[in-house]
Amino acid sequence: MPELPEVETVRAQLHARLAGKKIARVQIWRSGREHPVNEAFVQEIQGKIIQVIERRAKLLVWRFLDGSALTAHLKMTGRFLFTDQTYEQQKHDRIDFRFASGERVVWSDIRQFGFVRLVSARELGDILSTYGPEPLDASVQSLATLFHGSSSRSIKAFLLDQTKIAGIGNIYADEACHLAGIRPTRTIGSLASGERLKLASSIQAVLRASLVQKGTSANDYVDTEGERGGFLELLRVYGRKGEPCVTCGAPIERIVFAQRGTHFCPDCQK
DNA sequence: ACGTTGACCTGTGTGC
DNA sequence: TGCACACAGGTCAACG
Repeated sequence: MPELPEVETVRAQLHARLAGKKIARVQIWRSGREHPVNEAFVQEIQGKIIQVIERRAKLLVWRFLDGSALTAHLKMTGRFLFTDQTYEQQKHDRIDFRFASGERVVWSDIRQFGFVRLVSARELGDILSTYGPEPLDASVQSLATLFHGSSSRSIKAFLLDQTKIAGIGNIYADEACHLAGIRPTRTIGSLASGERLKLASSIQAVLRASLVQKGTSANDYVDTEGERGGFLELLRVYGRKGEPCVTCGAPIERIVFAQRGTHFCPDCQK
């Protein structure tokens, strides 16, 4: 769902239109996992000016001029949507952000797993420090060193662990493993040095290719304009159970592994 | 300390 | 047609 390419797409769109803008009026339509709750959130955020909108792992960060920040996690179905002044609340809409310059953004979340939270500069630092390295900011060589060691943990579980490597979710974990020709069910400790490099470069290649397409819309994901990502048709294994492998033609398998639907080619992923 | 599992949610698709 | 149920999945608290 929203993983690094999707969250980065949303970040870029939000930043382009909201950097330097002042939040004039906020209305909570349906109270959810915002913090602080209800009116305190509204009172605290109104008047703040956005300096920059950043992304760390799958977390969006609206940095304000006063040093505080709004952190937002889309989880599976969270959305920020730009709307016009005539827009009326839809079923899953939660918060209405209106800017002094006229922009309007609605926070919506079908499954209600996502959150928006106001944090101090210090709290933000603590949150951001828990994440592992950004895969697109690191070299292939330094990324590969993350997989060094004798861990008995599966590659799939490791890639999903945000404290080890940031921004990868279920789709890109499977995609990267397929591109690397490595089974996600193997252990980290079983990787040879060449395989570590291949996995690292495959992670970068898959994320970059998806970014170009503005992400994958497997189910609910859309960007801030309501547009779907274009990477779905370019997926190699995710959601392609039974279809021929793009590399060798063998039918793609789907199993449940590490609590997740896990897709791989039984022939060319060793 | 590290790794794994259940809970949190609602809409959609499937089988009876 | 209607109902029950599995499934989608990112993260954190709780557990081993």
